[in-house]
Amino acid sequence: MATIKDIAKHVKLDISTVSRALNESPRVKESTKKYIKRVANKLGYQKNDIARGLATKKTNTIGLLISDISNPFFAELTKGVEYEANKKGYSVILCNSNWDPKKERDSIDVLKGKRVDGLLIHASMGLTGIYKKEYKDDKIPEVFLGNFFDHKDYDEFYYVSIDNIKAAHETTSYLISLGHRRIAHITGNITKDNKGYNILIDRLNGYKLALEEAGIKYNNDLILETSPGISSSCNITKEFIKEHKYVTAIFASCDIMALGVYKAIFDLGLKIPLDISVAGFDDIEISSLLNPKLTTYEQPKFEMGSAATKILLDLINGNKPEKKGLILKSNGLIKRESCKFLEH
Amino acid sequence: MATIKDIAKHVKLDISTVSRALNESPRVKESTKKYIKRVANKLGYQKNDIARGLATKKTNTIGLLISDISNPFFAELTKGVEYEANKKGYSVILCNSNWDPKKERDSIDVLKGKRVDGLLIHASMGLTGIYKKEYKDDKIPEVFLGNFFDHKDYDEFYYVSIDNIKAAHETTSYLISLGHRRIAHITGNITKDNKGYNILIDRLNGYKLALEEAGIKYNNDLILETSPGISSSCNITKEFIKEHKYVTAIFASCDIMALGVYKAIFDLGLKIPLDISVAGFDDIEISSLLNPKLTTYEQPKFEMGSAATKILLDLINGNKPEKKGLILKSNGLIKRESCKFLEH
DNA sequence: TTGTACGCGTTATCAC
DNA sequence: GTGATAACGCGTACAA
Repeated sequence: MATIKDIAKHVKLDISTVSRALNESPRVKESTKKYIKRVANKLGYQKNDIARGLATKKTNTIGLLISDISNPFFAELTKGVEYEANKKGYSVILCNSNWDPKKERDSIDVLKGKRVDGLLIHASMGLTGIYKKEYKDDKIPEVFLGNFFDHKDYDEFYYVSIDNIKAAHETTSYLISLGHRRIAHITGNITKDNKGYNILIDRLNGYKLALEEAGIKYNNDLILETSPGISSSCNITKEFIKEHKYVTAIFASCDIMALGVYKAIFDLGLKIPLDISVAGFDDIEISSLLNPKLTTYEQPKFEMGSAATKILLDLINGNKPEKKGLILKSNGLIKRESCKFLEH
Repeated sequence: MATIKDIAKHVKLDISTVSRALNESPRVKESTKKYIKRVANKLGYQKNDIARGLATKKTNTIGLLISDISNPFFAELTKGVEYEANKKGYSVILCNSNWDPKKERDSIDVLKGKRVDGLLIHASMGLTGIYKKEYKDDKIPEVFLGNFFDHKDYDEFYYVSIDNIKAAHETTSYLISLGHRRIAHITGNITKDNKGYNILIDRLNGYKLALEEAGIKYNNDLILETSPGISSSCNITKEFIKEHKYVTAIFASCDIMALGVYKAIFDLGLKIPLDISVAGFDDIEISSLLNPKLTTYEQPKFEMGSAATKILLDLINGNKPEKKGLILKSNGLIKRESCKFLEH
């Protein structure tokens, strides 16, 4: 593969001139620039970002650490990240932890080893605590996507999120306004695992708040915790419904879990919303294709990705935003068909 | 950030010894190895893959070029790629073309600039023709994911796929066996755009074959072409149904398009499968959650990704598989609820 | 078992 | 406007 040295030999100019020409330096004659480029082309020259990275200490690459690319929420978010990054000439290395704490931690090392210019992190439990101790010193710019360690860290890290408490509050209140009082909430393993699930904790708190306002006593038995996948959500919901027949509504902390709930209810021969109302969170594209269409709280997924990336690139280029946190606007609760008025 | 030079200074040994120790070279005393590693740890040393890459001409990174990460088919495939790559110590840089030919071409350059060790490509129209001319010479290992340029290239490139002709043939035949004769087929822009959609062409040919066997005349009006997204598929299907009321079944070339078809049919106030039967392709996870559950031809998505990656890593390490193409086994047609016997 | 010296392909800082 | 040369951080023959 041709290098600038090869080009230099061909055009009988110095390697440094070639470098400048290829980088559009103004301090090189237009004609020689053209000439050099033509030769470069002819030799099939391709820039070597590795060598350049070593010299400039920049890779024009950012790392994206998420939990599950199969979840359309993350897929959309990833698109937002890629869009914004590519627009500014950056590539993104994707790391999927698959909800595996060890993989999550390892990924950070891999990414740092590759000298990414910045990190975009949707943390799950893997990073809790440990992260802060280990990496606090040699910090590279990083922005968190909603989820990070602990609420205490809200003013220590950059992040992009929506107001999850408000969102869950609104959704739960809607269910209550329909007459529901026995409302279950299905969420991630927020108590079993470490912390690090602050967005889910926020949603749980929003749920609690709505209950409290309505004078409904919070019941811990109505909280289902499992990993955020369709089948795990389905299984736990099935068990749950069998033992808690009196529940009339289920609020899922993400649409993927709502899908599992749907499947569980169908499998048990029950009907949505006739027997049980279901509300979700995220508004992934297929939510409106389900039958019945899922009522869910929208998250600006693509925008979360692009906004976080924008901040990260600012950070990389030395521009610190005034506030650490960016709370995005949501389209709110999308009322569709999966929740109905509770008749007695 | 500490370098091996810093470590060398600390332990009062040569930088080369440090390098060897960190790379588990057998030619360095165990005790000094331990010592060096301890110091490295204390200094917070992190390996610099950029510098290493320059020295070794290896990046332990592969590039993955796909069309749309929002499509669960690609998400699953990506997971397979990541799984296999990570297992062997490779990272993957993801490039999403979003069906944009220009972006697709550009991505290849970016990836090569970053000196990835190999390329995994699900080509769409962007690479057709051009690709072969431009990059034929300085080839880096590459494996195609089902889709590539032209059927003529089948023995020129490495690829992993399923037998798409057989699959589409089987699916269409099933529809025919249910009594359907006016069967539409919705697919990508295979005639409008360039070639480069050989898997879709294969599926179309399987469809034609089945019709032919059944003595049904192929009708070009029943082929809908659009970009493989939910809303585009929905729109074109709506228009189509209005003008072709006599159609009793629609075979979609991927599940995402089947979703669009579902939406179109619902929006028109029709019922699946009562008014129109629908068959898909891929068997993405939500297919079985739809109401009615989608009948679809399964593709081993994760395995396609992992198998292709395995081949690519073999190629990278100098082991050429005997055959260029690997045809994976599928679980075949998953018969669910979206197709029914046609009554007269 | 450890040290020396060079190269990887580029950018950057001087000169001229 | 162009050239010479020293980095960048690491791996690796070749010596010792």
